[in-house]
Amino acid sequence: MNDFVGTERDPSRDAAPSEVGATLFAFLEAANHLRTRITEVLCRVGLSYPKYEVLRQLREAKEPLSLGALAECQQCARSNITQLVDRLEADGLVRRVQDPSDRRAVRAELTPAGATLAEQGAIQIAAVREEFEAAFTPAERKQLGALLDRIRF
Amino acid sequence: MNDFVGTERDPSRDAAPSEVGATLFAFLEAANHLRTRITEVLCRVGLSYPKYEVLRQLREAKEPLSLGALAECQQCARSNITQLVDRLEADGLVRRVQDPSDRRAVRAELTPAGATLAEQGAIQIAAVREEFEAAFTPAERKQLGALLDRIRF
DNA sequence: GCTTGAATGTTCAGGTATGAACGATTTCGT
DNA sequence: ACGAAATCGTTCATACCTGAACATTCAAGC
Repeated sequence: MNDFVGTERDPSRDAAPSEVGATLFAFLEAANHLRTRITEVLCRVGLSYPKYEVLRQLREAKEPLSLGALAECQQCARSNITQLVDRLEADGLVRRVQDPSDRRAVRAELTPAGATLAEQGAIQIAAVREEFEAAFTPAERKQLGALLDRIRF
Repeated sequence: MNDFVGTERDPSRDAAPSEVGATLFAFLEAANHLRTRITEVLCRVGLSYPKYEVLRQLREAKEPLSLGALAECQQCARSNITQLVDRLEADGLVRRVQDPSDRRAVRAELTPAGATLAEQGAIQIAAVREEFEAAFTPAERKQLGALLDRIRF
């Protein structure tokens, strides 16, 4: 038998010395939970969160977007978008098209299959958003919104 | 010039139809911000967040922990811990030791260098925690804590 | 005592992310 | 008009993470 462990959740992390209320780590764990939830529902339509985010971006833009623009919106490195679009292209959800006005630029365009899946993903995500919002009264949601704004320090 | 883009932040995501207050996405963005902040400060002592978390676990346990126990606490796959410990071992921060009572088990043990770095990391993290808490009044922290508890749906 | 089943850590393949280096192109200052 | 600087996407090395498959070891039941 294992005589030292504590295999469950470890309590020490959230117990800041003599303090009441939300901790940094409770916050991060809640976010983890939400991300997991999103991953679960997207999985039902065969998408990962990063892939869905790219499709959503393209769907909402209603026109092909340059990879650089995608990287900016996703707040990630350009090289990440290169690979993500590689995989999306391999899945047949996206096409790379040349930008006629800038020969450096490459744009990503939704294929019909991509557009369909983007929509199905959006439906799944909407369900999670409703779940999330249903957990709070309108007043609480407003409260939470205000608290979230404080976090940029 | 690029005639279609919107290279800044895209506003469409947070604008749920006819709704006030916090959205799912505002929440996730706030969490991203915090994670970035943590990554920044840990970087100053040469640690990543995942590496720090393992060191913290070992530091707090005050004895070698089996890789399985680490995986449970970090809530991650066992194979992840295997690789993380590989890297920590390569960095000289951790040692693999045999468990005398179970020949399957492997335990991770802090080296002196690992213990030192764990402590330096903890100092950095404490600073972020204080930053976070300073952003709220005690009442708000309590409020936030209550709201976070609602998130498990 | 064996056999079966569970648990442990590793390996492998693949997805997601970063930053540095690169070649191709565009832009800008002069 | 031309050279320097900025921008674009890709490639590469690396980190982090997962799930499936695997060999080894342990625990239980008969």
